[in-house]
Amino acid sequence: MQDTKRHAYAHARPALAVDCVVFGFDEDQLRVLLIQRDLPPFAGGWALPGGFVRIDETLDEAARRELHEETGVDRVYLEQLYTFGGVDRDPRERVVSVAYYALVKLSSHQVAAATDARDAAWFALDDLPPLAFDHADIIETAHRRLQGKLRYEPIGFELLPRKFALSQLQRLYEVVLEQPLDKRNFRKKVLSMDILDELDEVQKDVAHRAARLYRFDERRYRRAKKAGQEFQL
Amino acid sequence: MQDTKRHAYAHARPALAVDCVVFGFDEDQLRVLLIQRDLPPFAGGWALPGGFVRIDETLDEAARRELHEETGVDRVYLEQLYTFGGVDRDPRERVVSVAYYALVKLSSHQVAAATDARDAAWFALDDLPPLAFDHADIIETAHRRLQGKLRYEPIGFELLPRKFALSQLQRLYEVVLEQPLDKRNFRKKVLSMDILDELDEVQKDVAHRAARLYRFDERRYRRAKKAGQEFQL
DNA sequence: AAAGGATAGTGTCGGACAAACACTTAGGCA
DNA sequence: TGCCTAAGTGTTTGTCCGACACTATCCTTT
Repeated sequence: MQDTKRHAYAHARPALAVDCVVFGFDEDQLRVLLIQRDLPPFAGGWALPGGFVRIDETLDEAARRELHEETGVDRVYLEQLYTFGGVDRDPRERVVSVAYYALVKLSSHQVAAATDARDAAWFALDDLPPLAFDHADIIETAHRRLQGKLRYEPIGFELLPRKFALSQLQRLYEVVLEQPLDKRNFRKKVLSMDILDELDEVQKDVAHRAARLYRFDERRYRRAKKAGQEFQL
Repeated sequence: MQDTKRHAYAHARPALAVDCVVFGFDEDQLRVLLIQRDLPPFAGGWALPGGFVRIDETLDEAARRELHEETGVDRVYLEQLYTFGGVDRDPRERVVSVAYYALVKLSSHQVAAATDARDAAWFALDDLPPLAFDHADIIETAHRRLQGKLRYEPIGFELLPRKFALSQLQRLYEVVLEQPLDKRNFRKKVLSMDILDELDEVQKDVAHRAARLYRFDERRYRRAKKAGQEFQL
């Protein structure tokens, strides 16, 4: 409840920001998109893209706007993660931050778009630079959330090219979940979900037998989900 | 990232509040604790307990403080739920609210404590009065989260007396998950988790065969969880 | 004291799904 | 032509989940 009495007082208000943990998948590494700060505090240090919430935009809008402004990234899977409200997160003043995580297809042109705007760069999740504020905590929380989500919802496709081989998908799962998976069981499981289109196309420019390509069929997925189907592992 | 440049500008800031969805379990109903507003907007209407975040307290602290001030409820299971940032949530001004959900043991004296402070009352989840702001949305989100959480973490005990019968626990699961469960399978499953102490005590004042009482053993639970044990259903 | 009512408490079987496991095929490259 | 690398493919075994019905205990009523 927002109490009208206390509304009358002009209490000091925490500032409200959004921060985005942008995940990308690069062959066999999970990466995070960071930007380099040019001003104190943490000048020269790396931080998550983000910024203050404007008075006339929703939180989701703020997250997408900042993401676009600071990294050029656009039209991605985006979901609210957690709100970080530690009193001393920011040394200047009280800032509460609503954290989001995003999944992008590194294969698209987005890498280029990302790297020209400001000083943005992809870092391997297991080899991050020192981070500003509590952004290391936020990334850790995002990683755990991604692991949990991936186990029971097929969002892995958001990190792959539109057309992909099953082995790519498996590598993605192995990297994110940090555990090896059995090839035959994995294929059996994924194909049995019946949400992939088998294409009449195979990989190009590989130095070995080319793998068949598949495409995620979002329509079928939605229908199956509505019908109560599960998508574990 | 909190951008220092924009810090210089005195942008209009959204106000920041917390709201709490407090769940209680009453024999065979899931209930929510609401308070009655005495001032506009929505004067006389019902709303979630909550209020503005102070400049020197964390979000968790704010949630616990408001909960205590407005309902007398104290020392409960509390977890952040989601942050609601719709632009027109509050007709007076822009207010972003970090929602929490809490689980309380109705059996404790907390009911009494809750009902004396202000006009607080328990409502059955499936028979709520008209609610202020977007609080109906928040409660719905909290309910779904509770369902999801209960499926794979043993938090049901937070809603029951310290000593309880297995049938009570089962009814709780049935009510929250909105599906009937098989008695024998349920007992088998719960007991196999090995996180309950079987007490040398039975129910009193029941008009039929008295059931054996159990107690949740949090130490054992933590140890088992650390060892990687699952707690599904 | 007996009968009835209500809930407690208990075990088995069958089917489905998950986990373990190895060889053959295809294509590029030396 | 041979080799290297990854693709692709089934079966078996065990475990866990779900379905299912009767007896025991205690209190209440007559």
